[in-house]
Amino acid sequence: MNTNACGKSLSTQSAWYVQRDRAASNSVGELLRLMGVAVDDPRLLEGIAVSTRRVRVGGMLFHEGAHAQAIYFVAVGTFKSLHIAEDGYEQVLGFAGRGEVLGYDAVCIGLHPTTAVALEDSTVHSLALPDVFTLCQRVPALDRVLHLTLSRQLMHQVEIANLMAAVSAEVRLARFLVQLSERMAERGQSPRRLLLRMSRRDIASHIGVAHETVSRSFSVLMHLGCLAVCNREVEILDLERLKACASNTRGLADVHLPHVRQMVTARMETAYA
Amino acid sequence: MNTNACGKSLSTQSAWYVQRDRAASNSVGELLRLMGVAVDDPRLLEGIAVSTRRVRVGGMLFHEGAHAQAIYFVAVGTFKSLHIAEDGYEQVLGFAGRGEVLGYDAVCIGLHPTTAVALEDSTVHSLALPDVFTLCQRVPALDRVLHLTLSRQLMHQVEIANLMAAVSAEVRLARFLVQLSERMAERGQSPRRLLLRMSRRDIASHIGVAHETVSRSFSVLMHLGCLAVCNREVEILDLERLKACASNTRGLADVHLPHVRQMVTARMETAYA
DNA sequence: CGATCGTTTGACGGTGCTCAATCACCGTGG
DNA sequence: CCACGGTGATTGAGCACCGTCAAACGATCG
Repeated sequence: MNTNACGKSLSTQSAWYVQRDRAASNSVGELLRLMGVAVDDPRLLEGIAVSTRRVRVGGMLFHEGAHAQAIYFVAVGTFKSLHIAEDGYEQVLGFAGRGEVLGYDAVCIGLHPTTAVALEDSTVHSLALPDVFTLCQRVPALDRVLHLTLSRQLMHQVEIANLMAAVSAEVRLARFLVQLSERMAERGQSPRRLLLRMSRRDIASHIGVAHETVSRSFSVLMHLGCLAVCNREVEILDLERLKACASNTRGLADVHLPHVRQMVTARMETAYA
Repeated sequence: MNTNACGKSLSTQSAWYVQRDRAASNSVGELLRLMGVAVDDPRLLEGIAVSTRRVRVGGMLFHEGAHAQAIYFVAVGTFKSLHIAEDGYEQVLGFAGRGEVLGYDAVCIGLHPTTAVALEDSTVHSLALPDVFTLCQRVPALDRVLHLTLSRQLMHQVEIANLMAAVSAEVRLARFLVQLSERMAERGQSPRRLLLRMSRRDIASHIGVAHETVSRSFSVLMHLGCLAVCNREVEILDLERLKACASNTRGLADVHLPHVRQMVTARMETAYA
């Protein structure tokens, strides 16, 4: 029942200590199983070292500007990837869960352009950079999986732009929730009951609004009948209507706003009655 | 009174001719030269067909949802890549010039998730999808170049987010211009004199504001002394100050806004005097 | 039980989106 | 040659939306 485990994440963290190498036992098999790749001949995996690493909530998997040493496959947990501006503003770029790859954007230049922070206690399998191409050449299936993941990362561009291009805050939040729901569905989990691993502030940064506005937008979508919200538990009550909100380019004025106005106004009136 | 004194400097280019047929000759050599890759043994290139294709201004290189057949290396000209929402809204994701690769985001799923449109008469070298991995395996240098480009595409995520996350429209435009200037510098061209290939509406879509706001923001940056703007010709007069504007997370209120207010107000007053 | 952080809601002021008018530029066709 | 319509760019006026500041509440943890 600890939905909100992120108490004092960074302070209790004794320098994001890592439980290394139980990976003395090589976990390359776990990695392949995680990614749904079968290997006929075990000898193909000789010389390939995959270490398993735990990251506590609030801990950093890697830091912006750091030298890239491996790519990471999320086995358990959730991460946020972010970019820190000169003035310290945290721009959240996206969230990664089980089966997704982190740190690939550092493969080519050797430096991490982004930071990855765990949103809950998480586990990753890390594949050292020099082994990436070796393993991919030996296991074409993994190569294909990697390229699929990479393509998905490139399509995140479209998603990010679509998130932040919407003029209305409610539309942005609705699109974010629809994206989240679809990713849950892809992963075989319920697309209606979402357990948000990230704070309102993280969502706010990701969709480009103030965190208070996120709260307000949640309220509006609730009073529209789209959602039931309880802290970080979100239930999608009316996916149709939520998608209708999400697909509005120019705010949700066209269809729903009169209705919303009535409901919000009514709510405000009752609050003052 | 008039800032638009530059007249018809662009109109002299009106005469141009189409030469489509020369693509019969294989241009794999041109492609490698374009990307700065040297090949020792010409026999490595046997069986690899690279065709050259011209796209007129406004023409589509490929369309969203279309079956992917090749990846494209821009040799001459500029393209915008965009995503079309259900209601027809054009979300501009980015711009690609000489040496950049288009269509790579379709490699994995086989379908183009975006559309590419030429902003001027342009030329690309197209490498058929089945040949991509073949050529990359034979020419590791090209493979490296491709991965570099891919990494750059992934970093566009950060750039897009930074563009659209800024609260102030002027800051967004300033960041866009700084990005453009840096890309010009990378390409060895003058980072101070920019010739914008895209319309105000394209810029507006890319940075997530209304196109009228783009005009207004140009005016503000002009009156700040950062820029000299004449239609699509932009000269960066004070790069320091422009970067200062671009690095403001919370609008440019902190340092410059009082000054701007004065200048804008003064301008408005003189206009009505 | 107090402290701290996350979340929600309110009030106000400013920014930018919408609608609109004007101007400059361009290609067309009288 | 000029008149004409079309497009892109700029500027203005009005108002809705959201960012900021502020306060109150709830949750978690020491």
